Amino acid sequence: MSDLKDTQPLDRRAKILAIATEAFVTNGYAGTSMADLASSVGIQKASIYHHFPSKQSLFIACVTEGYEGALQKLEAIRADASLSDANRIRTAMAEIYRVNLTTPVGRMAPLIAEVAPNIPEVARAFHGGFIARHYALVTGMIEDGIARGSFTALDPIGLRQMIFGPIIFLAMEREMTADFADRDQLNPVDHIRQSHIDLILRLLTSPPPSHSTHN
Amino acid sequence: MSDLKDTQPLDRRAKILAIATEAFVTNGYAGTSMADLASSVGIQKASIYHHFPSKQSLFIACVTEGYEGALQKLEAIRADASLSDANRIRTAMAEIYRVNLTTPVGRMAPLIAEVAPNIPEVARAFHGGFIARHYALVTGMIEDGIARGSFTALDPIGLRQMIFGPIIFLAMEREMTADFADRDQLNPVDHIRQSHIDLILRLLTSPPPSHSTHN
DNA sequence: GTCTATATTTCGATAGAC
DNA sequence: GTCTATCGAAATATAGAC
Repeated sequence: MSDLKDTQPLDRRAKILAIATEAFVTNGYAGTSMADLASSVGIQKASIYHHFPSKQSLFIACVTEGYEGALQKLEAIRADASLSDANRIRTAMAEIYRVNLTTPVGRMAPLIAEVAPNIPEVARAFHGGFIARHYALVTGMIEDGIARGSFTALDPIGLRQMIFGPIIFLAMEREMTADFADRDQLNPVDHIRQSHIDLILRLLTSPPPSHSTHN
Repeated sequence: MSDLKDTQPLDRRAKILAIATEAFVTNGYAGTSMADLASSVGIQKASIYHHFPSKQSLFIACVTEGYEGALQKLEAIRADASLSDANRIRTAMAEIYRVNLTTPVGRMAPLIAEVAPNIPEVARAFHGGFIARHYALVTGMIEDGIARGSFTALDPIGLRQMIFGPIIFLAMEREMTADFADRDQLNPVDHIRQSHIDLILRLLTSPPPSHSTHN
């Protein structure tokens, strides 16, 4: 058996990752020091370097392991044949809201933008492994609905931007106003989510453009 | 007259501000060093401290002076009685796209979020002086159109988020993919802007909810 | 695997000559 | 108003004991 001091090394690594991810998305990459991280974890600075060879490698691990599994529910929603096309969009949007407002991965976009000039590979990984796959899933749901006649044929790229943009922006605004006393009045999260989903569904099920009636 | 060495001090200050703003929005607050700034400006580090007493004061000047005047065109659009309600929204959205994609102020939101825990007053100033006033202008245009019968009565808060969210998110994505070879294919700016504006107008002029016909 | 101690660099900021 | 030179603090990272 292992020594007494060898207390769950996997948990230790996971704890470092979790605390580092939260610190990175809150204070930025350059704004997060290894000393602060060590203090938050409750260990010494040098101990972090036993689990991760450098600050940059720790950061890359936070990002790439951070979005692992974030797409699983969305993929299940996409494949769920029991949902109507409209309810599939509603359920998917609610899931995107949940991930982006309750997990750090939703606040990673500005973080990636900050480090992109110095660590270009992490920008590529995040875009290909997280953003692009989200786009493909949602665009696929929309195009399926259009093909089945459930939705009006509207531009999927514009729709995609109108689905993700307000959510990411809301997560950023929440971060920006984190210490405002009137934070919830400035950005009523539940109200915005419901209204946003309703308006997207309204768009998708609105009558086709009038000039197409002569086809 | 002034000395030869006294070469346009106002231009020097403005040059520091412009270069610092670009550096801050690109690399973040903590990721921008005074030495890098001085090198970019072409002066010595100590010379910056003649114009700004500290890095923090320089940053605050970048933010507060950065959004000065960004609202003037939008206010003129709001007051332009020669525009139809629909064209006012179209013109206003095009202006918001222009400001957010071609000036640094559009990339300030993530930057403010980064420094908000340490410099809360700048978050307040940015929200009150830039974001809230943008919201008020656009929401006013929408409510005017609803009152005149040009637009369907839809939730202005949800609409506001669907107007600004995709634009700010697009600016962030452009930053994140700045060195991607396929950047313009991933985010076709002109296409997204046109599609986004069209879809917002489509929402605003769509027929009212069917269940309201029995009123 | 975690610690103490330290090497080395870079940071923001200042002093003082010109 | 800009410069050279430098300070003290804080950064990343390493060495080596246990």
